[in-house]
Amino acid sequence: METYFERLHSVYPLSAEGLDLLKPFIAKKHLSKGDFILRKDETCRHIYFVNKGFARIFYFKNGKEITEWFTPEKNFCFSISSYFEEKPSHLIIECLEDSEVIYLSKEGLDRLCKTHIEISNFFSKLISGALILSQKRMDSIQFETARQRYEKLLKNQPYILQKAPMQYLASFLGITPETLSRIRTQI
Amino acid sequence: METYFERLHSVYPLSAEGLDLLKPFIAKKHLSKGDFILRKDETCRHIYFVNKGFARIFYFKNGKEITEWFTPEKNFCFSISSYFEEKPSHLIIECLEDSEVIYLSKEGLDRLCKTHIEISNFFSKLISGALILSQKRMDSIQFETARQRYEKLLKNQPYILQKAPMQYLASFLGITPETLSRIRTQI
DNA sequence: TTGTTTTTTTGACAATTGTCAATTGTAAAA
DNA sequence: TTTTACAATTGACAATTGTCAAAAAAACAA
Repeated sequence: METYFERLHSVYPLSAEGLDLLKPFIAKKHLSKGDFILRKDETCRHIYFVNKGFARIFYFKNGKEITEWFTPEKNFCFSISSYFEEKPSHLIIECLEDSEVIYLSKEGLDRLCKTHIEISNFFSKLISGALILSQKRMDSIQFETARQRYEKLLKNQPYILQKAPMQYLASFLGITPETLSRIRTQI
Repeated sequence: METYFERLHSVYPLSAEGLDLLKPFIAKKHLSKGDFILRKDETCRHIYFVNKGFARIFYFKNGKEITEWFTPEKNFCFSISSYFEEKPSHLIIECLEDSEVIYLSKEGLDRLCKTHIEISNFFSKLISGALILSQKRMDSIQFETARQRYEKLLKNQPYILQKAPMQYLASFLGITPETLSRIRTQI
C-alpha cells in the first residue's frame, strides 16, 4: 500500500490530512489471472491502480476482441466514458496475470472534491495526466505506421511485448495478427 | 459575452460569485482570417473559446501540415500538452475565418483553483469533457475506416465539411487529399 | 476581364495491409 | 506421455491506400 501512497503523491503532493481523507475510500483486492477488474456493462465506479500484475483493456467490435490499452504494474486505469458519464462500460478490464489492484471509489472522490480543495486539485491533476496520455496515443495512432508503433513499444515498453499475447498486441496496434507477425520477422 | 457565460455554466453550474471570480481573467479578441490564436513554439497560457468564426489546430510533420482538429463556433480549444506541461506548443491554432475568441487565462485559473473549490470543480469538469472527447476521437481513428469517418463527419458536423478546405480535411482524417477526393466521388 | 497561383480531381502504378486457408508451434488436459 | 485446443506463422491473392504526374477547377490578383 505504501507504493500506492507514494504514487498518489507523485501525481499531486497531498498533505497527511489529504491522504487520510482518501484512505476510507481505498480498498485492495487480490485477483487471479483471467479475473475482471471491470466487467462489460458494469458502471465504472472506481479508479483502479494495478499495484502488482498486468491488465488489459478491451472491448468487442463485430464479435472480435479489440485491445485498447494495457496497464502495466504501478499504473492507473479506468473506463473514461463509463466513469464520467456514469453509464455501463463497453470496455472490459481483465487481469492477464495474478494481480493486486487498488480501488479508489468515485463516490468518495466526488464527495471529497466538493468539500476539500486539495482533493479536487489532486483529481484535476490525475485526469489531466490521463488527458496528456490520451493525446499522445492519438497522435501515435494517427500519424505513425504500425511498424513505427511496434518499434516504439519495443523500445519504450518491452515488458508489454513480453507479457501480452500477439493477438492482443495486434489489435492494440490496430493491425491483424498476420501483419504483426510479418512485421516481427522483418525487424 | 453572454453566450460564453452560458456555455461556462453548461460545463459546470457556477454561482454568480464563481463567475465574478473568473471575469477578471477573461478577455475577448477579434481576429482576422489567417491570424493565429496560438503560434508555434508559443506556450499555451489560455483556454480559448471560439465565440464566432472557425479555427483549425494543426502542426508540421516532415514539412507537411497535419490538421489535428477543427474548432467550430461555440467550442473550446487549447494545446493540451503545452498548457499542462507549460512548454512551447508544437500545435498551431489558426483562424480559418474572421473570428471572435475569448481567452481564459491559465494563470488566473490556476490561482483560483488553489483557493476556490467551485473553480477547481469547474476546471475538473472542463478537462474531463476534453478527456471524453479525446477518447472518442481515438476510438474513431483506430477502428473506423477513412470512409466511415468521412461519413460520420458528413452526418454529425457537416458545417466542418463546408468550411474547411479538402486538404485540411484529408490530413484530419489521416488520409491523402487524393484518397479523400476518391471517397467523395463514391458517396 | 485576363493571367497566375493554388486547390482539387483523375490516372497509372507501387506499396501496404487484409482475408482466407493451411501449416507449424505451444501449452494445458487427459 | 499423448491428445487436444488454441496461438502464431506462412503463402497466395484481393482490396485499400499512397505516390507521382498531369489535368481540370477554383480562387485570387493585376
